[in-house]
Amino acid sequence: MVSAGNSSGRLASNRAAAPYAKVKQFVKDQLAGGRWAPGALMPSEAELVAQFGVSRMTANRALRELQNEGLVDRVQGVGTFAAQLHSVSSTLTIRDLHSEIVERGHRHHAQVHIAREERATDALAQRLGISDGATVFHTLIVHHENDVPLQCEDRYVNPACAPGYLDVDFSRTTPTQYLLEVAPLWEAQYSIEASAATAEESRLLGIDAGEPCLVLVRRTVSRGVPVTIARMVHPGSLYQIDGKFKP
Amino acid sequence: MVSAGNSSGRLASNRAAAPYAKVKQFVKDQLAGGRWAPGALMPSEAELVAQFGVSRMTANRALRELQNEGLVDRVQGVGTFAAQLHSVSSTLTIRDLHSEIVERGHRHHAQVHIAREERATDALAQRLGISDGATVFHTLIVHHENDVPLQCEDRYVNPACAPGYLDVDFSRTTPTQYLLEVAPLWEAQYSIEASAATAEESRLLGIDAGEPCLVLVRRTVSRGVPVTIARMVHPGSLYQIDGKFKP
DNA sequence: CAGTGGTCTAGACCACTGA
DNA sequence: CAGTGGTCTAGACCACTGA
Repeated sequence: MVSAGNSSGRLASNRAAAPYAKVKQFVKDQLAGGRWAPGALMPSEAELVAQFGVSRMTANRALRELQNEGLVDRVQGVGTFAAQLHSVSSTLTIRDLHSEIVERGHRHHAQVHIAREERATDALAQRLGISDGATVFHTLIVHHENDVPLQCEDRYVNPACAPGYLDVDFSRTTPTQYLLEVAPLWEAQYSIEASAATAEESRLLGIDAGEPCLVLVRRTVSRGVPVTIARMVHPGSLYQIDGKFKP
Repeated sequence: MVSAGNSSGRLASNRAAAPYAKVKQFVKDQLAGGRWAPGALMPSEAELVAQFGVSRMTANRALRELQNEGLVDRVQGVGTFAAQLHSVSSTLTIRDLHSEIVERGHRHHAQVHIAREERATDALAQRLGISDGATVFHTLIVHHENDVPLQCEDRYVNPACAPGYLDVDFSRTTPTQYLLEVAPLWEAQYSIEASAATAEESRLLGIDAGEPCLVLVRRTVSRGVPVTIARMVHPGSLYQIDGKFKP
């Protein structure tokens, strides 16, 4: 399962909250209570300084963090305003499937159908930033949760980024885990869509052809070099992405 | 279309970058260049102070912001470490469909099929936090992009939060727009799944029954009070959610 | 011009960690 | 114990805005 959420709250500790945190929470509570309509002028740093007896840097940090969280808009020379909240945002985290399954207390099992070198098609070579007809690594793995097929992972890897990719034992390590080690700090583009299972996918996932599937396509780039493109297909009846948004 | 992304870069301005921003960018570049393996010890604040000739507060802000972005882990009494990047995150923004369509330069048109009061079922009453058998507002609207049906929006609204809901002209204002005005600053839970179009959905969307659809279910809460539950069904062939992640 | 936010400094006290 | 990060302060200079 893909989990999402945003980390807003500080750790609850026995120590007294820091002054900047108190100011921030105060403003946040008032905001949540409707004290200021969206777009309304809020207290200036100077007012918070007077009200809480803190230094300006402390008031500034409180408001700056609220700005980073999208709760207020600040304009130099003008003031701080309650944000409009035109949109609902959430941090979406795409995690390693193995960890997800294990965290649920379930068994994960990967079945490797393909793990080999191939010549890249032109389209693929372009998306992976390699030359036409060059070699790519290709794996096709079906992941099971408690022996139920949950994800069919069709992945291409740029050999320059992970030369040892095909030597990995994918019944013990997922491609995601391995690639995160080899190529840390990456960018990713993804898309989420619904589409019908192809004949092959339906066979691998043990569902009927044409059944609705949730498909995640992800392309990752590490230090400017494309690393991998993966297409992850899940039976619509078994997999959903959950998330929440909380200011 | 749902768009996603994260705002990492500062506005490019003609003014010189602030010292904290320089330090931050320097560390970020080194991190991206692989200077420190995940988990490796990074420069302390004191070292950055010496290296850049800035005050500790300035170095602290740079590292603190990198920590908030998930790029480094800091442990009091120990040091600053390159983050493991176990997961790939992205800000997912669920926007108002009308704005999305208009931004693409296309025409939006909404067809209202249902807009009435109903008695809530028990399950619905519970999810909306109202008493059993109480009245709810129900709308069923199909949104078109350039006259192609794109979304079937089945929505229930807590009358206490939006008494004037049924008076809105939904051919001119979307429920999302209206509710954001009436009930600002809210929490939301959502799920994204793939499922087959029901008979009614297929009729409303002009697709075959059983076709894969991308379904978004969203429940929103304003100031602790449940406001609305919406189920938005999109033909899988027309709609996908795109996003990117960039540290 | 007064008021606003953006940022920096030099110093401070503290809690925490590991040798 | 020395080194680390967490935080605060009192003051400063600046850019920007709108009256």
